[in-house]
Amino acid sequence: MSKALKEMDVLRQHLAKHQLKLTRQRELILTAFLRQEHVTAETMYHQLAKKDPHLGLATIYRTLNLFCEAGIAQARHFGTQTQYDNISHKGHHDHLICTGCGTIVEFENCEIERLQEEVATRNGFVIQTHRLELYGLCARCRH
Amino acid sequence: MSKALKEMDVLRQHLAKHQLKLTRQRELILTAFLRQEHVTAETMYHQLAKKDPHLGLATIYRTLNLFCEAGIAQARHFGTQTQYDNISHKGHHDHLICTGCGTIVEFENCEIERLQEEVATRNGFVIQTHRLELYGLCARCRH
DNA sequence: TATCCTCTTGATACAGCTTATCAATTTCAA
DNA sequence: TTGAAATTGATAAGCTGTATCAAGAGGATA
Repeated sequence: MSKALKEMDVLRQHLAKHQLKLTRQRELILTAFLRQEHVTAETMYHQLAKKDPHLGLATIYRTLNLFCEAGIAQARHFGTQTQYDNISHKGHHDHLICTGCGTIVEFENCEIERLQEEVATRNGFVIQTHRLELYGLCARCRH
Repeated sequence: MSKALKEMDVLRQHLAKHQLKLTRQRELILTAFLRQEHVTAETMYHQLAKKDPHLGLATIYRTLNLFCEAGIAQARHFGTQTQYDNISHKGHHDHLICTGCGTIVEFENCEIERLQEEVATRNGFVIQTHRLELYGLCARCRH
């Protein structure tokens, strides 16, 4: 659990730097958050209802946004919802999606990743994460 | 303006295929849409208010979604809003998005495109369109 | 070109997700 | 322990996008 401790430390530092406080709720939410790759506020709300039935949805939104500011989480808008990704689980999840049958094929390509870094650097960015989706027709759907 | 004519034809075909009708509003919205790379329903609403003060926001949403189904547009969720991208300008414009300030930098990279094709081919896919977004911090937000 | 069935529109109510508000509570430095 | 400042929980409000529905427009047919 050294990873969890490390993240907790990142949070502590961020809080100290901004005159914020470490509350029971923030600890609880961080612990649960670190166990998962990505969550929505709603899913955490239900998960944590067992541990603390009075934990409010607004607190979860506030706290997840706080994690984003602290660099522990990253928000991504997926459809109508916001997904909060655990930065430490940065995996390569690229997708080929068939517009005919909906099949999703996962792939990774180091060369593409390298070129992405190159583009980012050229524009003064440091990449935290990315999203690459290729839409098309699979072999079967073309016939 | 042969491109505009071509897109209009794509729309006409889609409408015919699905027993839909070509209305004054759909022509108006398509014409305005083709002049831009990406729009939101709200921006089009204001742009078109001059040409047709009675054009409803719901009609714009419906029509932009129709364009997506016809393959002329592609919807993407940026922040809390939905952006509708002009597909004919697509393939040339991927996005670098700053998670700090929201700045969006467009870029194109033929080599990445080529590698995407390669991945698709290897998996038996033929790409119709794609989405590539790099999320990170811009130079200013890192300080 | 007149007819008629169907699709579309505009206005607005509604729904889903997220943020703002505020009194009560908790944190933590002194 | 105390007290100023931050946080919480409950909920109202805000924002984007969709559903509803009566009135209007398209277009195939004759």
